[in-house]
Amino acid sequence: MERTGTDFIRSMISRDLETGKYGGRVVTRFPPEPNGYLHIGHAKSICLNFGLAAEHEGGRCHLRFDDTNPTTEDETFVEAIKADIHWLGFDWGAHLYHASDYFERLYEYGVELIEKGLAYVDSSTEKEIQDLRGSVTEPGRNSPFRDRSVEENLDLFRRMRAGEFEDGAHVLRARIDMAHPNMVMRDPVLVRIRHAHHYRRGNDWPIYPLYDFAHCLSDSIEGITHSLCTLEFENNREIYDWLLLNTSAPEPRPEQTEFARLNLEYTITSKRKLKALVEEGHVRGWDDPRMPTLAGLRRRGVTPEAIRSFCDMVGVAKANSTIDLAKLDYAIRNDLNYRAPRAFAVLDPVPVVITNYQEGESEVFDAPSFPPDVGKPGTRSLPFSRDIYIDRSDFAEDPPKGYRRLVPGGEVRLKHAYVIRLERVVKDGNGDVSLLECTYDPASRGGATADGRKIGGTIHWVSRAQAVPATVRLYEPLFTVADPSNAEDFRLVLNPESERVLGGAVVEPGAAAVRPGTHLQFERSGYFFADPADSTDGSVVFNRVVGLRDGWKPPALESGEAEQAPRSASPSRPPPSTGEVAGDRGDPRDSLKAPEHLDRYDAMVAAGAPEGLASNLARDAELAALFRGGEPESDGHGGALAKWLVHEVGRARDESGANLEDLVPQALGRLVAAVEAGRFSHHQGRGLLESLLEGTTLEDAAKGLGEADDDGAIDDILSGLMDSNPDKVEAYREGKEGLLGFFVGQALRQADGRPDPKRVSERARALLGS
RNA sequence: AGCCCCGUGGUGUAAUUGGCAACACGUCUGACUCUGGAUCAGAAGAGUCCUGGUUCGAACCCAGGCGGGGCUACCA
Repeated sequence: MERTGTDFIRSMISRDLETGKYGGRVVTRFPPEPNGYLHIGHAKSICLNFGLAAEHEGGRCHLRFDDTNPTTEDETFVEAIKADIHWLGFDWGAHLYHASDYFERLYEYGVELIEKGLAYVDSSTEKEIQDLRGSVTEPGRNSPFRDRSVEENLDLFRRMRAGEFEDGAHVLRARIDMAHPNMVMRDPVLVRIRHAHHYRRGNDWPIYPLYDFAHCLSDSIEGITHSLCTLEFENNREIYDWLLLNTSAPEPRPEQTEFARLNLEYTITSKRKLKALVEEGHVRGWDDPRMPTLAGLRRRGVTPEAIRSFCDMVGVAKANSTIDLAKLDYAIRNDLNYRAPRAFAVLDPVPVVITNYQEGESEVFDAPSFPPDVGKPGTRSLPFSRDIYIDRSDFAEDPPKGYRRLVPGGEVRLKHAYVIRLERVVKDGNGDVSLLECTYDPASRGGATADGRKIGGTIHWVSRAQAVPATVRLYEPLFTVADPSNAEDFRLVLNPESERVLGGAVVEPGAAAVRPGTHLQFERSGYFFADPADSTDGSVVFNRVVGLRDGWKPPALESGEAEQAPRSASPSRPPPSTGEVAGDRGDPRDSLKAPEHLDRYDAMVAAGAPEGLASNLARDAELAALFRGGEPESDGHGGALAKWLVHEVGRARDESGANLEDLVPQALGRLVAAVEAGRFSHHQGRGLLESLLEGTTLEDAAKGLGEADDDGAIDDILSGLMDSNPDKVEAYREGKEGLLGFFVGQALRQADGRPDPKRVSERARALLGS
């Protein structure tokens, strides 16, 4: 219940709740087809639909399997989808449904349409139906079977169901309009013959409904109120509404609303392509940690909380967009920071010997599992000895500026242990560093210096004797370009380094003993997850869920050799429009096609309406009639009347749903004339128009409007406002001129809208300026 | 070419009857720090695709452009 009106769908639902359109019910549904695995894009839809239900008292979200295509669907997907939704944290309770349970009802609706003459059995071939559909620019043509009798249609449809015909012999089609500008409405196929085994209905049904037919009616059967789907179904809304309207589907009818699907940088969410990735072996399976499937994300170590918070951040809107991968990373880190105990792992070890530490000696440090700011309890035992490992990246013989780790002759802190100084770098025959000889400061036990000297860097380490080898996998985006779905072939932009398996990594003993499915933060490195499937008793496999945010960058390279990180590719977005080529606007008459429009246009221009407005009005019978009726009363202000009709009357109708039928044209004409004569301000005129629309006469509405407040009263209000908003006065005087609107608007509100805003604006300007 | 939808900082979204362009991610400072993490403080960055119009006042209303997306399965 906590969030309402934050996005266009929630605003719509709030509105519906206010108007009581659905009797206060909010019933949504998530309708997956069981032919693939759920991915991050579905997560957005799940969070939306189940979230909406949870936000409203008595709200429900149904899980409905849209299983109308027997040839692609399977029970295993059903179970996987259910598991994924539960894992994400949502529950449909008793409301589990299957479109395949509605086949009988759907068949009856088909019969109903036939009886109404709104559907027919077409015996054309698939190819013929295609050919007759026309194209986006050409109308389609009627099928030769379009005018079959109701009896014949009924008989054929019954026999289709009885299984008398081969696949493709006939289809049931809606009888709408083969020349419809919306291709979806050109007699869409409703039902087809398919002698196939359905995973739930077995061989009971030789005919299957198509999406457009099944979906809206399934929604209706379940009492769905808000049917939310993605943008690509926008054109299908028309058939959705048509079917509900033309069958006995009860009111109130569900309504379809479309929102933009989730697109993520460097990620593909097409079922087909995901499938290819798996089947061609580019990944190890649907749950490969690099996959954007919920199974893959889970396997990688991403938590449901992180995904939910990500979806929350992303929001819901109608604009096509692509989300920055950094946003997902943020959501993951933000969750794991409080969840993952800290541990040390050296990913690329280089041996260190502490020469002044007693040989054979060792000690154990108690290190906290969480940093103080996370504030969770727990410690782990960290063995320390003369021989340790540190990460190769934590040493530099020739450090870049600002480097705060181990350098020759420099000190660094081994976290939770001692401060050490690098005395000698030992290299092997290839010139590679093979050993770092250091000395430690015994007085720095635990990490603090005795003399209070500052130690710039702190690094992690692992004692060599107790170090446990572990397999560590580093993940990066699966693709090298931000928009792989636009690539000619997504296979060509696969990132060969999407998974790097580190062989030589070592971890502290506690980390090696962790149960599969545990999250850890390897300090200064990232968040890791003990892979639940690949880890074995003896050895843990760690997946890097996401790296730590790295606040340090080496100073920019001189020669401008920018690093070629895979992510550096920018999404190929089109350049913004410059909007030039405005050119000349042409003759307004050109935009008018119908002869009656032209007639109206000519008449209005003759009566003094400007051409641009006249062409606008000419296409609107209602407004044109008002012009015709009001013009004689407008005292020769036909132009002004046209302006009012287009800008004020039209708006009142389209925006507030005002009914124009009761508007007396003559009154409107007199109103416009009065405003033109200066008897009312334009602002007051608007108020009068509102009254007129409600059936009040102009004379009644105008009563008491004449005595507009004088300047003195206006000034009083304004000074009051200035006194109570000194900060805004100052901001205005410092150049924030937009605040003028604040003062004018507030003053007008206080004065009940009576004074002429023009006057108020002038006075405000004068008073504020002084 | 027809129909439908959509254009607000680098990215994603807000802006409650037209009245201070806001929030988050990212970026950059600085503080703090035994994680170059977290946290805290701050900054830069859009004048709302363009051009006109209406209005005292337009991201919002009107007109015309421009740009992007979707639609021509017996898939969903």
